[in-house]
Amino acid sequence: MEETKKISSAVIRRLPRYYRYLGELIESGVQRISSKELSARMKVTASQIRQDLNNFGGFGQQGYGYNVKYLYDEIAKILGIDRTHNMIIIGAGNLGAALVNSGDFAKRGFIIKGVFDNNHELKGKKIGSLDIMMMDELKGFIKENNIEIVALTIPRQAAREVAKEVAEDGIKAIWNFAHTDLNMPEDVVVENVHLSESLMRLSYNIANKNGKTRNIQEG
Amino acid sequence: MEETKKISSAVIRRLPRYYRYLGELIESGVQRISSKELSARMKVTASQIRQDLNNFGGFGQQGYGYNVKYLYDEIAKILGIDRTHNMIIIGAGNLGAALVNSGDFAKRGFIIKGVFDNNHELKGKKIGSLDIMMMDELKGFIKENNIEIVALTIPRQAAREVAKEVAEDGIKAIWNFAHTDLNMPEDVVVENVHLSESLMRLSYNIANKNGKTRNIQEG
DNA sequence: TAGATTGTTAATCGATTAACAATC
DNA sequence: TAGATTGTTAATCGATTAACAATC
Repeated sequence: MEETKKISSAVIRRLPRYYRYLGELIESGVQRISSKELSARMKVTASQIRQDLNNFGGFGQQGYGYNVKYLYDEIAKILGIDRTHNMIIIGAGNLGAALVNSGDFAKRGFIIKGVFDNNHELKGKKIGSLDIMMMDELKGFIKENNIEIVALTIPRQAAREVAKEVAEDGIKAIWNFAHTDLNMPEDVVVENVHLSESLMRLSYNIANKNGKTRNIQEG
Repeated sequence: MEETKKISSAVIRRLPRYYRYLGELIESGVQRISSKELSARMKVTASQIRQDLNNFGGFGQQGYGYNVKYLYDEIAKILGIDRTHNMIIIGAGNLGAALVNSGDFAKRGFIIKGVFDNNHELKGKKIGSLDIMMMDELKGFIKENNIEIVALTIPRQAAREVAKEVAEDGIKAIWNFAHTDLNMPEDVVVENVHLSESLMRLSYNIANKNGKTRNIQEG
């Protein structure tokens, strides 16, 4: 029998962090870990760890804990990173270049297949080993290379336009670095990286340091 | 009389987005808006908007709604971006360069005063109008320029070391792009930008598109 | 076996939504 | 004034934590 269960985004937000800690445990040769010990390292409750994991199945063993490598691999499956994903970058500026030149993403199976820009002065130039391509090559490239993910490292207006275009070309997800919301069809995943919002939250926390409280006038 | 009230991080996470929408409303000449109309644009409930804002005071007027410019300015105050913040970037790679060359942050009052790197081959080179400085100049520079925020665009091991160092130099916050947690003293704010975790969440959402549900075996 | 620790249910806590009196 | 919309309380919903029986 099969049942469909809603997983809250709070849980999803934590999964990659579990994955990172487990990866580091593997690196340091740890083979098993209890929710209690992981809880101490990660500064979350053991209860939360067990609840989170049990959304996806029972990966541990009573009296023993969790096998680190097994749990690591299971989380990879849950996150869909047990296979590769083809990606392109649109916007060959510094940020686009940073993504291309980072080895981190390839290590997790996100393969950057191409970089695009609309600036013709960049034609023929390279970022790392990749030729910068022009926008008229985009559509064909997406089809031929089975591109699933498009990272947008371009200004917000351009991002809105290009997002619409690539959605029609059948891509599965947009990794949006532009400071705007993208209204996409239901079946296109959008993951936003809004750096200036991150910086504003940082600023808020500077202004309200003492225990995350805030003084308001009353009476 | 004064009372201290806890503001949840869920609220803080939404504030910059309100701020962005209000900024766009100003640009398009809109002078007043109701929670209902803002709710339609932003796709959150009107109730949530009113609740969120009322954590900080009553900024609206019954029967009228909110004055856009006034609310915009009040949120700026709440976020602490009604003044400038001096910032430095440590790590003169593509990502560091992207931050330096983006005008977005300066526009919000985050002034990038310097860029540092430990690679001596970069000595004397520039990013934009800024000279790349070496790490031995760091301590003095922080003091002389009243640096509050340090952005770390360096690998994780280096990030942990440098974070410790600058915390001792009295900076207020770290904007951490390295894929590691930083264990800092209570009074140092840490805001993480973990790009590979963002990409993993995206991947999860590709794998579990249909209404954020997931099939698990039962029985 | 005894001890440890999970998986899971129940209790608590917090966040979101609904409702409406206050009032512009 | 009548209509609109806030500020705020109450109701609901969801997420986190606590507790413990199951079991390795």
